[in-house]
Amino acid sequence: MSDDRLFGLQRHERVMDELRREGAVRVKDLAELLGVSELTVRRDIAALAAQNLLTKVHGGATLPTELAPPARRRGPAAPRFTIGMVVPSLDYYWPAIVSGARAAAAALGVAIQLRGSSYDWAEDRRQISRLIEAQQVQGLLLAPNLEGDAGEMIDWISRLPVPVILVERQPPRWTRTKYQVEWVRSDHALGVELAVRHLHDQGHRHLGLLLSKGSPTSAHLATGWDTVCGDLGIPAGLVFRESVNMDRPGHRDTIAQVLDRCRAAGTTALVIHSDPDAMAVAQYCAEQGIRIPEDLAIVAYDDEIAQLADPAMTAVRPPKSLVGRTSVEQMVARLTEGRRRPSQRILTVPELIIRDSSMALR
Amino acid sequence: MSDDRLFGLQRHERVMDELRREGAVRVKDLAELLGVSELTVRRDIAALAAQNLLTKVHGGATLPTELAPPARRRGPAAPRFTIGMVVPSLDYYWPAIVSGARAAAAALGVAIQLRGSSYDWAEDRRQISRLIEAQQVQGLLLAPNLEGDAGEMIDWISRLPVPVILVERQPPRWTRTKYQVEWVRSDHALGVELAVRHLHDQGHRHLGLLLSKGSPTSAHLATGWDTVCGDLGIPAGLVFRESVNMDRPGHRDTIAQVLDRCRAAGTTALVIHSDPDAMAVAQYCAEQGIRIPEDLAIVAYDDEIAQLADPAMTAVRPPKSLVGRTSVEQMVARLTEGRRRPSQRILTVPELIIRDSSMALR
DNA sequence: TCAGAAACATTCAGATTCGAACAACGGAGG
DNA sequence: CCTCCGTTGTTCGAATCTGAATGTTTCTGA
Repeated sequence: MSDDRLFGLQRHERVMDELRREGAVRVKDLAELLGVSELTVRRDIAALAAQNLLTKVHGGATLPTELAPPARRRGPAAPRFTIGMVVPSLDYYWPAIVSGARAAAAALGVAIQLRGSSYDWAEDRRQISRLIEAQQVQGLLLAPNLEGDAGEMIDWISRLPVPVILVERQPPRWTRTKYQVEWVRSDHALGVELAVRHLHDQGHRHLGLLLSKGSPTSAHLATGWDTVCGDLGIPAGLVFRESVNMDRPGHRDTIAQVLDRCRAAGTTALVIHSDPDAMAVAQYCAEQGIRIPEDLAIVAYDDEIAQLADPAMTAVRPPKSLVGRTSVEQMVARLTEGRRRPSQRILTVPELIIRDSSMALR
Repeated sequence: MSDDRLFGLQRHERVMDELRREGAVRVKDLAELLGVSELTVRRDIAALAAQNLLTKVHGGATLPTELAPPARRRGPAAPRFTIGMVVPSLDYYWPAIVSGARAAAAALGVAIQLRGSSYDWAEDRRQISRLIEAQQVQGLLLAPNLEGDAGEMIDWISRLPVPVILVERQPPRWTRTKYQVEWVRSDHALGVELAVRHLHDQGHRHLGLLLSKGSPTSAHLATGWDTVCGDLGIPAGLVFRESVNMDRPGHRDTIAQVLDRCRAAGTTALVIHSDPDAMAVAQYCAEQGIRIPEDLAIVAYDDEIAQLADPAMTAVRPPKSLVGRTSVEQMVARLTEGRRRPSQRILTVPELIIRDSSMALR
């Protein structure tokens, strides 16, 4: 390595780490620890103090405290709004959305209260209720589970005392409420269409679709599948609804069955919902000597880890960051303009990232 | 290998790989590692940072972190765009959209070049071509006639050298072009649904729909009609496609025929596309002694002049101003962020303005 | 209360990095 | 085959980061 110095931002993180661990840090110690001059450490501390992440004291810094003398803040005024955000997962798919939302929030000067939930409606309600009861949020970005009695859940949501925007969810077309629910979501049907048309361009005529069982997006994927297969005049019958994620017991058997049926149907290409499932299939294929893409072309859906596969997998990438950002922008518009503003529903178009797993047939 | 350079996308992935492995990357190292210039690496990093996949720091990049100071607003680099706008009419429906667009343009500091056209595709092309040739506009808001060969028109439009957003128009779901066409439109299908459900709430069970022949929105209205009648379990068969505008010769005869068929079918309520047509029907009813709303309830569609009728007419009001405004905002985002921004499609929800012509039955 | 030591703020300079403008190249599509 | 468009590279002035020097403030203990 040409240089083992750290970037300013990394130093900031180390400072915060040290601070959280020790409760207080000294400039001199940090300078030695980080291998920079004391002046630099002071500058770091000043920058962090400006963000209220710590409190500057003579000789070092401590965790933020209200007791400290009111640092004269010259930054922009306090956040205009606080927006609650409840997402069903904090480790797959959603981090990109959250990060887009945070970026937009920072740009617009609003705060976000993030809550992780699960893909379970009871947990969703509990998290939402807590946010409401704390009386801290003026608006909510939600991605609730709408399986089961969607109407009832939507009714409950639309009776909440603050405006709500659904993220990556679409409620029934019409709701009893006076103000139609707003939503922002990726156009997954179009995403599948992009994938299928790409495979069709590559010469594939017998395709299969493997849907992640129980995922809220499955319905959209299936819709897009039927539409595009109809338009292209190719058989649309080979649709599986199985989770073949590696952490499922017996996932290898399931994959074997799927591949058997593909072989029987002369299928040469698969669209697989969720990268990890596609990974699992690819891995099984490698073990069985099924070559990708020669024997079976694969397009993954989500593009979370598709580039890590070998061969790198072609994938449909929903515009997650833009979805998060747009959600926040819509919410700010709603909060600023009030009920007068008519509702909007926004679809964002996914992108097809072409890699190696869908190479043209010879 | 004749060329070991990678495509931009592959480079992005290598950057992310390296980043995940090391936690931070240095521009200089990456440039050497990837065999490209530092500037290229910087551009890659900027692109990835725009997707919030990493945080840009002086000298390189780190994994995304919240500690980063909010990206400082680029100076008053006033992006003075000029946006061309071609609308099919300057005296009905469109003035409200244009005025919303103008308001947004003023707020965003951009200029609008407005051109009136007609509901005719040849005239549309002529106006668009002129705007392009003048080299004055950086983007176009269009509402072309898409009847007839829509695909051909869309192809032509998407080959224009500037970004295009369709206003109150929806092209076929998928287009051959690399970048899917963007649009902003009112959800007229939902508008009809609001009207029908309102009439249903008032006790009406036999409804009719009178569509303005040749209007581009008719298709959406018919779709919404079929859907909602199906959901409510009421007959959806009584749909007329006739223009009964007062300036049509013989419009009275047409109205008489429509009303005859309504009487025969036991219809007690009509949804009429376009206010002027609804006015004409209401006037004819007044002359014939058909009482509104006792004998026939009417909901007009468009809400341009519905409040002037006697009795004042209930009407569906598409959110015209917001459509215009959103179009401009989307265009400015597109021009500011370039092609990297994924396409969006926006539906805005109409509002039902309840007046006297749809009063409850006794 | 005062002196000395430590910590801090400010200024300046050097090195590095950044980004805009323009040129060159190569692929995609007509 | 050609043109157009997007990508990449080069140059150069501007911006940023870092640390040394220097003067000022704060802390500590007698």
